[in-house]
Amino acid sequence: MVRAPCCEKMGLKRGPWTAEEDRILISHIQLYGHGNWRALPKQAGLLRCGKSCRLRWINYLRPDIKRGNFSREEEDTIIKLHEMLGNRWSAIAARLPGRTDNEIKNVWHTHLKKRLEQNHVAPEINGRSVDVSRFNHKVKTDPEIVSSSNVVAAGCDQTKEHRPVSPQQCSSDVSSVITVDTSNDMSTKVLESDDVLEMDEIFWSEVLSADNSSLTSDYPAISTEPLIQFPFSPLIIDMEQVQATNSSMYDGLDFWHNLFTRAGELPELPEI
DNA sequence: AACAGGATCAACCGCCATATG
DNA sequence: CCATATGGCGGTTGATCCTGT
Repeated sequence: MVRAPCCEKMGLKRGPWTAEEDRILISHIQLYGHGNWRALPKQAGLLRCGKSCRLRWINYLRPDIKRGNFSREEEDTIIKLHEMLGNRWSAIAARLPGRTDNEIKNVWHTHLKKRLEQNHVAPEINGRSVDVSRFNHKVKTDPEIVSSSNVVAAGCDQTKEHRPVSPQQCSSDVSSVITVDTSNDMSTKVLESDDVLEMDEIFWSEVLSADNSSLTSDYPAISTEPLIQFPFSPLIIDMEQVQATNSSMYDGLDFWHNLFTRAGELPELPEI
């Protein structure tokens, strides 16, 4: 059985908000806050449902909303973030102060999508377009993973020695195992393939923005390049392809360092 | 000036995750 | 542990505005 829409109750107003309704909502939130959206309209004397009030406040009335057209920089940021995050508008909005998910969604559908189609600006690696949509996985909010201080080793199935492993040591399984340091004693957490498939850029941004000071000399510091420079999730790696390159420059952590920060120099990747 | 079609954007819908009793 | 309430999110709609003919 499907729950009835919250605004279905008789007498509740729908449609565009009037200036008077806005004024009532603003003054009520200024006085009492918005602890309970469901109860708010009744307390404020508004003939609206709580959901409608929340939306109006979040998308239009909040004092920190930035109105007006998007700058070129903001648009470029949205495009880059969308490459990484997909249609996760709230996550994109969180990185654009003063902009709402609704606004970003609208801009994407009305301007940016067309701009990309016209320019055909698909993410490219080594001149080949790469399908990033496959890697826009849901974040798995495993606190142990997210709070990990640094990447110790990234590879496959070589976790017993807790050493970085090179792609050459790995099986051809794209996402078999990644090991991550979870404490100062360098113990590792082994992520099974399901974990890996569910990780995304938030995990990687956490890892890469973490303090690298606890890394030993055996594990060179990982660059803390801004997240925005990641053109795609590291999960795009096709180990079979990587192995096929037979390139010594991708040994151990250097391989992953290069991968994370200089994706444009990746070896062959699957073509769409 | 009138109309059609496209573009824009505020608002709504339905679903899901989490909180609460 | 289960049912229900609530907040939040992404997808979609529809009213309005804009532009070309």
